[in-house]
Order: sequence, then C-alpha cells, then structure tokens
Amino acid sequence: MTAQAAPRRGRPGYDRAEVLRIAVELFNQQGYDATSVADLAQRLGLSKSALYHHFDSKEQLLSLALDDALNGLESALETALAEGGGVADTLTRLIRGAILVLTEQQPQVTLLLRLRGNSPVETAALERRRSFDQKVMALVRQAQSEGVLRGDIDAGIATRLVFGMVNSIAEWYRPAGSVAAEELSGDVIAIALEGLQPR
Amino acid sequence: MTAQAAPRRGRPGYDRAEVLRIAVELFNQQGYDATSVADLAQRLGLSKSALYHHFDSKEQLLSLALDDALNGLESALETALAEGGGVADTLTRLIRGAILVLTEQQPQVTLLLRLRGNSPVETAALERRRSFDQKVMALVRQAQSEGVLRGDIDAGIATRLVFGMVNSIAEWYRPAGSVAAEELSGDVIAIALEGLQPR
DNA sequence: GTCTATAGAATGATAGAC
DNA sequence: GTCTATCATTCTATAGAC
Repeated sequence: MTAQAAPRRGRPGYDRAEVLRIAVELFNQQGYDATSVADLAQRLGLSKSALYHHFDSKEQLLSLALDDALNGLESALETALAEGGGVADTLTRLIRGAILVLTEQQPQVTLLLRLRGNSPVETAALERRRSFDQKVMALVRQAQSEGVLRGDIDAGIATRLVFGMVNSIAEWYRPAGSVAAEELSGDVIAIALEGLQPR
Repeated sequence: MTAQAAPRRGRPGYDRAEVLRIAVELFNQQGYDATSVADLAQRLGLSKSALYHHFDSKEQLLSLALDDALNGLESALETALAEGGGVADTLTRLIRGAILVLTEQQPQVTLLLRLRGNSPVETAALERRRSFDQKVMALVRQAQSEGVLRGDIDAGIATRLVFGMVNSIAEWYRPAGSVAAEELSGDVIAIALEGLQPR
C-alpha cells in the first residue's frame, strides 16, 4: 500500500519537489557549477522561464538540498546520543545512522560532501557540517579516554579517516544496486573496529 | 641543499610550471568549473591574454594536472608490485605509496578525485583511474583467497572502503600542517588491518 | 473565474578564447 | 582589450484542468 498523491489543482506538470529531485540528480552527475539552468530545463523538457516559476534561483535548489542532507545527519547524531548506552554503542549507532542517511538521501549528501564554499549558502552549510564533525570528534575522544577505542591514534585523525570511509560511499553507492545499506553498515563497522586482518 | 633553478633567458615572469601550479591550487580552492580564466589571471596579476601565452586552454591545465596525479598513482602500484613479497606486503606498500603520492601531489590528486566526466579530458582520466581501481581490487581478492585478509567482506566493497579512507585524506591534509605523511600511513594501515578496537 | 504550469523574448553580466 | 557564446534571471502572456 503506497501513499496516495494528493490530487493537484491547476494545469498538470512538474511540481516543486519533482523539479528539486531531478535538479539535484543532475547537479551530482555534472557538478553544481557545471550544470546550467538551461541544462536542467532541457533535462525536464521545459523552458528556463518555466523553471523559475518553481524556484527563485539556482542557488535555492542547492540550499534546499543541503538543508535536507544536514538535517538528516544532525538528527542521526541526536538519535544516536538519545538512545543512551556506552559511548562505543553511541558511535556504532551514529555510523549506522549516517550510512542510512547517506544511502537514502544520497544525492543531497553527495552535494554536501563536494562543497567548496563559493557562496554564502555554501559556507553556511560547510559551517554546519564542521560543527557536526566537531561533535563526532568529541565522541571519539571520549571513547579513547574510556579505553573502548585504542588511544595510539589521534582522535581527530581517527575520526576523519573513519568518516572518510563512510562518506566515500556516496561516490559509488547506487540505490538500485545489489548492495544493501544494512550490509554496508556492517562492513564499515567491522573494518573500523576489527580491521581486515583475520583474528 | 635545494635544487637550483636554471637561469631563464628572455623577459622575466611566470613560466609554464609556475602557472600550472597556481592554477591547480586555485581549481581546488574554488572548484574547476567555478574558476574562470579571469580569476586565475587576477590571482597571477596577469592579463587573460598573457595567460594564453603559457597554455592553449583552461582544459589543458586540467589535463596536465590529472596526468601528474595518475602517473604518480600508477607508478606507486608498479613499485608495490615490483618489490615482491606476499600480497599482504604488496597491499601495505601500495597504501603507503598512494598516501605518499596523495600528500606530495595533493592538489593534482584532489582534482582527480573530484572529476565528474564532463569532457573527453575528464572521461579519459576517469577511465585510467577505473583501471587502477580494478587492479587494486584484484589484489584484495587475491589476499582474501590466500587467507591473509578476512573473506567475509566483499572484495569490491572492502577495496572501495579502504581506498575511500585513503582518498578522503585529500580533503583535509595540508603539507604545512602538523600531521606527517608517515604517521598518516601508519594510522590508515593500522585501522584497515587491525581496526580501532583495543585487542 | 481560479489555480498552477508553461513559453517566448530580452535583460545585463560574465564566460573562454585570441 | 575584443570577440562571440553562454550564463542566470525577469517580464509578460498564455495553456490547460477544475
């Protein structure tokens, strides 16, 4: 049983959400800067002016997508923290949650991970992301001081490396593919905690 | 004792290598597509036309940088293979070599890792990179079949995750920073093989 | 008539190339 | 500096479903 789309009034055609979805898809294929509004219009089979009925600017599309990604990651962190338990469990839940967000909202997260900070919208998103990273690093540092993670690797480096592994999933994961998000989470956690060497 | 620059004849100014170096630096800061030739000219304090004395097109700069990165990675693989020993040692050397290339030629490698395939130059580089990845995957697969790497994680996924971790270094490593490439290599190999859990 | 989606033509600014 | 092409954006008007 799938959700029934609310009947829409007026002339049929694309709605805001659909335009956004396809725009983000195209931004990821070609890069945000390399994608012109004309490209997007052609992809949708619309004129450029028709597009501007749905949004105010090209940058607004980017902004909406980035908010989506950041909201997902931030709530994954909040959920992981809220469920209590030891810091090791919290970190495991966080990795699982982040990978779930990354696979379910892959296009939006991919955009976020590729930002360069070329505009106020981009720098604001990067700042939110930096804040997220800081909180994760604090968790790793705490886990080290409690002895549940090895302490011979700098907490900042360990965090960057493990989340580099997590984030790299955005570069190749495809929802239609054969790899399930669950399996992927298990693999990442296995490598991050136990490593690839047989025990 | 540093290498002495050969005395240059003719009117002083930027040479080809210097222009390329600064261009790649700027491409990474702003993104290739978001960087205009005017931006680069301003950064160099030159006119646009003076820039075109040094190169044929903006894309040629990209092409030269990508060749640099790919040559580095490919020779790291060849070296790792040539030195013999078990496949586990080969993989360890490869990771070390890749991180060395990544830190020493960080700007060029970063450009490579961000490609979208928007032009023939880009797709050609992506194809070379794909070929490199395939060879690495074959090594991981062999290591699994020999039992020196755990076999319960798909070889393709394991390769992507570990090299995702390696490649993510490009996003934050700064040569001037406090983290040495040697230390970083050791940390990556420690996590990839042993994991973060205390033994 | 109302509501939403769509076009066409033209704006000024900036792109890469020479 | 100059070229032409393309960029994001805007104005005004219309098409189609209730």
